[in-house]
Amino acid sequence: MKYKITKNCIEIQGKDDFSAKDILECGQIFAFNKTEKGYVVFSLDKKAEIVETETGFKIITCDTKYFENFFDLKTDYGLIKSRLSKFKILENPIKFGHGIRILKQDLFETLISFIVSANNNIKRIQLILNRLREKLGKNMGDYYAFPTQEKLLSVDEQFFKDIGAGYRASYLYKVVRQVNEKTLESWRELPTKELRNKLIALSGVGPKVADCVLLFGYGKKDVFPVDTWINQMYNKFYKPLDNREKIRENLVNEFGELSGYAQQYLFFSMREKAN
DNA sequence: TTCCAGGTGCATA
DNA sequence: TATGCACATGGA
Repeated sequence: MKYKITKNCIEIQGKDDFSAKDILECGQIFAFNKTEKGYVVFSLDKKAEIVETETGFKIITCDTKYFENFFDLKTDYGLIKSRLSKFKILENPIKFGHGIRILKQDLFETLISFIVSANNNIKRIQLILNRLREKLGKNMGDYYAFPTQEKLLSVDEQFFKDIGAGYRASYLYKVVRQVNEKTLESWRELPTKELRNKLIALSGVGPKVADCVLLFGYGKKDVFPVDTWINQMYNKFYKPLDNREKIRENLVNEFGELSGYAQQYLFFSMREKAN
């Protein structure tokens, strides 16, 4: 995919391998808004606007370098999709979500966000995370940054209940005391399995949340997060199983190093078609 | 009113 | 190791 970087803008040429809707609404991120012009996306204390043009997309931001990496622009998704096309089950999902790209998100923000996501719906996840930004994040003018760990350490469990986190409040209270960005960063070079075990040991992190952090934060593609939608998908298209761990194992065995990508196409098409 | 949402923690056997 | 249940909350 070709793109050009100018002062405050990344210009994406072509629409085959980039779509703001597909990227932001495929469930990997909660910090975005749909606007009249397109979308606004937030990561840490940064923001970017995405506008569709006749020939592609424009990403308007003060930090082009950050968002070039965030949107993983150097990766050839045409190649990934052609490698995935040998799987019959992905034929329609890839057509449907052709513009998906897996974001490279901040580790701590991804961890907190997906702990909130557990057994929750996307609307309410966004509601809770927005309140978290508004109450504890730095005021950036027309938006709030994601809170720093220092800020998150300054509040008690009741605070997380008050923003609507429900029973996840205690997970959040604990997890900000268990790890920080530095620790999470130091785990980057670990093999997937070992890293996964470290994540699962954290409060509020089970197999599913760990896989999401591995995929959307660490960029590990040999993981396949199994949630209710993937569970449904599996039992519709494969021999039904009631054990999510087995489902996960089977899917990782089938898609191997491309599991993470396959998961996103399948998740997005399952969820959108149900709506 | 009941069910469900990108599940996890904990007790029990 | 495996199974079953409780857990907040808001929208459909």
